Order: sequence, then C-alpha cells, then structure tokens
Amino acid sequence: MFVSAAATILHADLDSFYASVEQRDDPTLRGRPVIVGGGVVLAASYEAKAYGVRTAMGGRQALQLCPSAIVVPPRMSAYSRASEAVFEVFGDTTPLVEPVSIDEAFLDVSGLRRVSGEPVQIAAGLRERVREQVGLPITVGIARTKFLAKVASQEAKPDGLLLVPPGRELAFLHPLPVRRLWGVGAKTAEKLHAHGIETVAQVAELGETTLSAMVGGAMGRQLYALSRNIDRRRVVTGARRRSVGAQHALGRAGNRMSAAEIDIVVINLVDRITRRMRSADRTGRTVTLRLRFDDFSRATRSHTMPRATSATEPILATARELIVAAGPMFAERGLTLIGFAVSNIDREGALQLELPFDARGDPTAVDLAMDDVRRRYGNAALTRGVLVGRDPGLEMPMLPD
DNA sequence: TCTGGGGTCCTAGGACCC
DNA sequence: TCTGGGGTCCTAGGACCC
Repeated sequence: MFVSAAATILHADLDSFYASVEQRDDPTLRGRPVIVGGGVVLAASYEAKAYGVRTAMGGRQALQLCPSAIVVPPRMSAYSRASEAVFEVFGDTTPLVEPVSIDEAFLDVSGLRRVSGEPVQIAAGLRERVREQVGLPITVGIARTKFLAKVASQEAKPDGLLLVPPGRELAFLHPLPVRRLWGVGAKTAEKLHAHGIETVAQVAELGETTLSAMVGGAMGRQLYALSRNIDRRRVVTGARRRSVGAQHALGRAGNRMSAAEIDIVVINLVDRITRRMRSADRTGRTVTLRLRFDDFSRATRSHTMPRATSATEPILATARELIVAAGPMFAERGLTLIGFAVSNIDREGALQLELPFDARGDPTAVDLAMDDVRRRYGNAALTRGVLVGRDPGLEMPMLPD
C-alpha cells in the first residue's frame, strides 16, 4: 500500500504585520484598535478587525465602523527591518525558505526530523523565537502541500499553529467556502455562486471540463487540483522578481496637473525604479505605464525596448513617450494615478556577456567566455544567450536555444 | 464607501516568421 | 495562384494576492 509522505511544509504568516509592529514599538497602542494607513487601511490590529475593519478598506468607512481606532501613518522602513529579522529566524530554521511577501514565507522542514524534531515542534520553536527575538506574533500552518499549509495558517490566525495531518486533508478542506481556494477572489467566487457552488466540496464534485467552462481554462484546472489537494509545487529558494514598479496616487489634484508637474512625478517614479533595479543588479526591457482615472477605471500602455537596461536615461525616455501618447486620456477621463513597471527582467541564469572587442572577429575569445560561464554556472546557463559588444549594433546569438 | 503601493499570472488578438 | 498550421513576441486588459 502507498504510504503517504509526512506533512513537512510550513506556511509562516505574521499577524496583522504593520499593526503588530506599531503595537510592539508603542506600548500605548497595545490592546487597542490600531489602523495603519490614511486614505486606505494598510493594516488593522485584531482589536480593529473585531469591529469589521479590513485591509484595503477606505479610511473613512473604517473609522465609522470603529470610531475609537487609533490611526497611525505607515513606517515602511521599520517594517522592512522587522521583516529581515523574521526572515533571519526562518533561515536559521531551515535553508529551504521561499519568501511570498514581506510578511510570509513557505519553509520546507523535511529532512530536519533527526536534527530538530517533528514539524510541529519546529513550528512551535519558530513561533517562540519570532516572539522573543523580534517581538511579533506569527501563525504557522503545516501540511503536505503548500496550498494546504497556507489554508491552515489562515484558519489558525491569529497567533496560532495548525497541522493538517496526512489523510485528514479533504475532511479539513471540503467544508470551507470557495473563497479560501488560492486564486478565487470576488469575481471567480461570483461565477461559482451563480452555479450554486459555495463550498470546496462542491467544487471537488465537478470535472475539470465543467470547471473550465465556468471560470476559464487555467483557473478551472487549478480549482480542480486544489479542491482535491493536488499541489505538486515545491518550496523553491532564490526565485527572482519579474518586474519592478512604483506608482503614485494623485487624487483629484491629478486633474489639474500641468505637463511639467506630471513630468516631475514621472522622473521621481523612474528614478525610484531604476535605483532599485541597479541595487538588485537587474535589467528589464519592457516599460509599462499604469493609469487610473476618476471613475477608478484603469489603462496600461507598454513599450518594449531593444535591449534590457537599468539605466535611468533610456527608461525615462520610454516613460515620457508613453505619457505623451496617453496624454489625450488624461483630460478626458480625469487622471488620478500614475505608475510604471519595468518587466521582462533577465531570466534566472540568463547572462549577458560584455566583451570589449568585436566578438565576431575573435571566436577564441567567445569560446573562452563561454568556458568561463560553464565553470561558474554549469551547462544549463548556456541554453540561450546573447553576446553584446561595445558597439551597440553588435548582437549575436550564442546558441540557437 | 472609497479606494495605497507593491507584485503575479492568464487571456486574447495581431504581427511576423517558417 | 492560392493556400495551412505552428510558434514566438508584443500589447492591452483583467483577476488576484499581500
């Protein structure tokens, strides 16, 4: 008989992260409803959540629900430092850590049994250390799959620990509402509700074809798998960012901004983005302009440059071209937000070799460079690549892929 | 009721190439 | 002369997540 694997995937998720940092740093906020943000709620303490306050809710509505709430402005650098400290604890627990966001991660603790004990003990120790060393509450879910570990941590919040034992998975999962399935938001839930589907159990009764007809191909396949707890994704380290972006909400004032004022915003955004790209040693080819208007409708415009870069100048030039092309929409629809993102980031392992000579004329040098790449990164790095010389017109394929 | 800032992935059409 | 199918890349929009 098939013997099921043990539950060794942890999903660790800090509780009301920003609000918890504020309560940690200011004792007068402890035990009281705290809202981080202003225009919108970025985070709410559990005391505020008890009044119905939710993340992303408008600030005014939040205060109507909870008039006694204390609103504090966000301190992003404090949250970054707290996050780093927590991830240090993660890294001490196991080398297999996959960050999900600033306040959550997956940890694979298989193979640690002899050194550190059972996953439940490891998780309990992790919670204790985060509490003692960083001063923050954290919830951990444990299961055989990433998806279920995440569902478990959601169920265990706040300040909890929950193991879903192998064999008990579907009994745990099936009574839950469809919104708990990863990727099911308001729209998809609505589509499912329209067919009378409210619980995961009801999703699991449907075939893949039926589901795909309801919610689209990829989502259908995903729902089919998740509702049966089929999730083969591993915990992976070192995943790379696929885009770097920044945005700025203008509010109603956006309507009255001159071209020069808009240009200042554009310069600022591009500068922030390219600085981050350079410090992370990333380059990108596609610049996307994101716009939002009075009625909250959105538009995007993008342009792909001939070569990946992190230099301010070409990215700013592209950004300005996109702004000029989109200009007519501003007056028409009332501009309220400008954002940019640079994507098409160099793939992991993809390398760009800069050779200080015409590579076409010196095959030996190319061979040497390729040998160097092989030594440093292995053959996998050579499946595809581009050689770039000092002459911008020089670009030759290294291998046909 | 009023809505910030940072991301990921999917879909679909058109251009272009073989 | 008239015709097919497959693949990649680019662009725009949308849903979702924290």
